[in-house]
Amino acid sequence: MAKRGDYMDSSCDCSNGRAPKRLVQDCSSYAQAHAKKKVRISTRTEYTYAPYHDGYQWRKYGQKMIRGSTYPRCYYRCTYHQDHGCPATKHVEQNNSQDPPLFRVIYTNEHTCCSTHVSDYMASSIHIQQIVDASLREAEVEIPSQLAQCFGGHELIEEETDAIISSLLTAISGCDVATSDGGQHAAIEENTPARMPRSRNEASPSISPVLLRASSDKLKTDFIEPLETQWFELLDLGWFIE
DNA sequence: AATATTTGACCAGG
DNA sequence: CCTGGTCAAATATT
Repeated sequence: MAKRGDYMDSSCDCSNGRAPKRLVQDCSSYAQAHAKKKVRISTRTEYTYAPYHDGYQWRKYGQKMIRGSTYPRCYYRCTYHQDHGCPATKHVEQNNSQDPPLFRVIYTNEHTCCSTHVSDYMASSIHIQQIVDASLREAEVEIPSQLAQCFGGHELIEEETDAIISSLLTAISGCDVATSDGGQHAAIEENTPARMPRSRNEASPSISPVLLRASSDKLKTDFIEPLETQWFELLDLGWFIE
């Protein structure tokens, strides 16, 4: 989203500790065009249990209570905003008080940086793991039988199978599912990776994205769709699927 | 010391 | 004037 101002000049007078803001008006063509509504800013909305692990690195720059909303809205921009001028931003807002809580994430602008987005393969694995996480939280389900139904009539390549099995084992082992506080007090702060070391964030996200798209975005891989659909149907979460 | 988050203030648009 | 989005000093963490 086009910003109204820009970082102030470092040479300005900051004598009282709080410098005057917006001394420099952003005169980029982008901002001007946006101001005149000539540029259509690309946005998309997703619903996810884990809004902070979407494969990109984000930096929080604000939080606001939104009128009529129970939960605050957090504002993030790409970590590489300054380095590479990446315009991508997102707003994260908790959508309900369920366990796990569902978040609405509004992405604005595409990444132009060389951010470390996870590969489709990784995303698929993460995606499945998250589905399992959510499933186990919702109800005690019999994983093997559910899985068998999910894959009925759908052939998987070896890598896909490995990814699924790996994800399921990780989830079933409880190391990820048990990371919450029991879910009694789900709040947006508890899901914020504040101070989370980057290495941990990249290596093994304990809470991974479930892409419950509100838009028409394509799934990352072909084999996810039947899996996702059947999981949510089986778990009586079909209302998630639009 | 470097980097990231918090949070109150600022600004523009409606 | 109200609201949402952003800034940036203060603060926390590594």
